[in-house]
Amino acid sequence: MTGTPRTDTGRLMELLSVSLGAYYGDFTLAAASENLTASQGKALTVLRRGPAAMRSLADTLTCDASNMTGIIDRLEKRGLVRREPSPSDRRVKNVVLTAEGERVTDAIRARMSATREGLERLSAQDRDTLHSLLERVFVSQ
Amino acid sequence: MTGTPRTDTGRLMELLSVSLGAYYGDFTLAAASENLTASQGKALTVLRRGPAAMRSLADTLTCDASNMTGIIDRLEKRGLVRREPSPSDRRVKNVVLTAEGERVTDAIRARMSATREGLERLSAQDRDTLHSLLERVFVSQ
DNA sequence: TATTGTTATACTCTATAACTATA
DNA sequence: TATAGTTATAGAGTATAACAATA
Repeated sequence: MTGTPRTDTGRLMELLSVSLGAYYGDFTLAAASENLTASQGKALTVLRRGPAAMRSLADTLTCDASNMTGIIDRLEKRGLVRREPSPSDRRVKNVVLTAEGERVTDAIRARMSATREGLERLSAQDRDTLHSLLERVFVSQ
Repeated sequence: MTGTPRTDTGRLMELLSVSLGAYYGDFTLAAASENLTASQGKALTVLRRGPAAMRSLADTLTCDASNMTGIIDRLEKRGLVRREPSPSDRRVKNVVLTAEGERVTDAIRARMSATREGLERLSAQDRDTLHSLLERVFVSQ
């Protein structure tokens, strides 16, 4: 962007920390607007991609399996998810979003206006570049 | 990066969610290696830039002021920070990192190897580009 | 024997409300 | 009156350890 590279890894990590804080704050606020905690919102977001076993959920959210019990308990009590026995392994319970759960999850994403507006300040090509860079840093190994 | 833009805002937000999740996981693990919670690590990171009043800390970490009391209590008990009375306003307490607090904070950052290695896969120019894009999305308004 | 999910426990985080000491 | 920080409280997240059911 400039002729002189001015971004050492330390400064970039600092900015990443600030960016994460902004994103996470936006997400937490959006979840709170549906009376959900950030952890509950994260679980719903993961389940929006499809059903998952308790253990798999815990792995994805990088928390202990015992935590998932309470989180899913509270979401189930509100009718946002339900537990279903796995047909192939009777130890396993699959967690599935209900229709109301899908609605709430989509509402959370729609409410993340700060992040959305930030992204929409970029041109289509810059969004493409950001996508590619993030993928190289955080996804590919 | 390609001639055809393929990155709509929704997909980019999804990738952002995954990327920041990876960063947060890396940070949480690094903090845990120093026997600190993520919130404690975040507070130290903010204080690494310089002293801050309790209220200002709560604002930066977007949590209620009453939470800071407990978080700073625990950090102070471990000798990582200390409270100092403000010279200009006797209601205010400034929180300052101790030398040990600085050491621990730097150790956390040094431990974030997954993120660091991800960033170091980029050329200096690509790091510059990523810096500029993140700043435009999350910092400038 | 190993794994899945749950329970019990203890500690931490979080917001709300009420309090004090300042301003 | 308003603000900075603390305390009390209750609900939620978190890891550890132990357990029953199943593989």
